[in-house]
Amino acid sequence: MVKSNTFHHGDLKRALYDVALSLLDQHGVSGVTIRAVARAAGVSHSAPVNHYKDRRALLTAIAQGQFEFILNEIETSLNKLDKLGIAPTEQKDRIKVFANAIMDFGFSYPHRYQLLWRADLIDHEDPALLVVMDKVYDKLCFEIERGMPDANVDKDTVAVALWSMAHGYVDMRLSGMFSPLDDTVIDKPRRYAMLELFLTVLT
Amino acid sequence: MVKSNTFHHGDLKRALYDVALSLLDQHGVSGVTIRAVARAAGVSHSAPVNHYKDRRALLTAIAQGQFEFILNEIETSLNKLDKLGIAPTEQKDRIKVFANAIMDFGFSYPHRYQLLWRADLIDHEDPALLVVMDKVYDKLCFEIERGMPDANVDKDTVAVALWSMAHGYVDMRLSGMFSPLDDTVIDKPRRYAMLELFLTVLT
DNA sequence: GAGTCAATATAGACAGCGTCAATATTTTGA
DNA sequence: TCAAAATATTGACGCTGTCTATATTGACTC
Repeated sequence: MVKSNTFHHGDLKRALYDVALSLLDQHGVSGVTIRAVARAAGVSHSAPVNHYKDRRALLTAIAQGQFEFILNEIETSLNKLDKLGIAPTEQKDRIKVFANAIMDFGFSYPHRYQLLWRADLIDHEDPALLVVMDKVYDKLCFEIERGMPDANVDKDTVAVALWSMAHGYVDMRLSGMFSPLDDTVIDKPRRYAMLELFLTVLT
Repeated sequence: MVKSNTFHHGDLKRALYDVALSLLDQHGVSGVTIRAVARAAGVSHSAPVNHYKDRRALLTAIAQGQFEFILNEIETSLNKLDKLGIAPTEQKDRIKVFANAIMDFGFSYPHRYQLLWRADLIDHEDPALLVVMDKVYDKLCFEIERGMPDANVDKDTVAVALWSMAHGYVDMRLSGMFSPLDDTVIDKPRRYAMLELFLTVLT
């Protein structure tokens, strides 16, 4: 279906998405301009409007795609634990999966991660985006519920607190806080210690 | 020293700062353009360059000012606790001061708060900015050290974890996550519960 | 006081941006 | 076959940050 040297591109919508993602990784979100994306895709600066009504729509689509990726990573990790036949006492590991998925993604794709929370650039009311974000949140609540069925703590509080800590840590480190970003020597043990610290509340 | 109707403004640097802060509160950081600030200050679009070398410098100065405000809030709250002659067992309250200062500021001045972490817009290497950020961090570490002198946990880990949680919660809520932003009915108890949850590790 | 120099402000230009309107081309389907 | 819909182009608008050249003012020296 993909054509070249024709007036019609063939699958421009997909091409725009891919090119935008590449520009995002290379130059950050400020490099993802409608015109730059169009240039890189080899079309005129007004061509994208037929597929994404404006810059916001394009960036929202990308954010949605990234959340789907994260959700998929989480499910993959949980499935691995399933196959290992994890003991109930190790339910903590299932909860760690969420924090680690967020942090791994954030440090692997810093510009993509930062885009996810830019309310001025993406539409957090977008139904498709809401669906996938809710899926992640609900999954986290489910695992917390399973991990502390009779603890005297509000499960939502634990979910919000854990996600907040994971997000906050990534976000602040990506802004240069705490230690240089390439300092994985510090990051790995600290992540481990932070999660252990947090999960002591689940005893 | 302030003059009007003259070629020289008198205290344009201060005026630019104030106007920029006002525009920031009203329209978010995208409303703080060099030209809009100049317009609102009643000078030409090129006048600001004499006082802030570019947009980044102006926004960095604002970020520094806000961190100084937050630091001041923290010190004020701690002093209040001092005068109450707080018991050692209530050292937790001194630690809560930091998280509450961050959250209070974030929800009171959402646009200012979001600016603080925009590495693409402000210069996190700026010496004056680094100084005030370090002051907050060091103060937090000091209080944690005081609160758990012989606990078997790394103090930096606790500091990073707490700040991460506070920042992450504000940042995500400002992006529309968890609940509508004006829902203080949910926020207050949740903040309280989150902090209590977190501080159980300090027993 | 006169003269000089730095500080400060202005005006104009440039390229880049998002978006809109008018137009052109291609595909689709009746 | 032919009209309508989808897709792409060109050009324009006002906005942006920043640069250069120019003008005005204030402060300091003689």
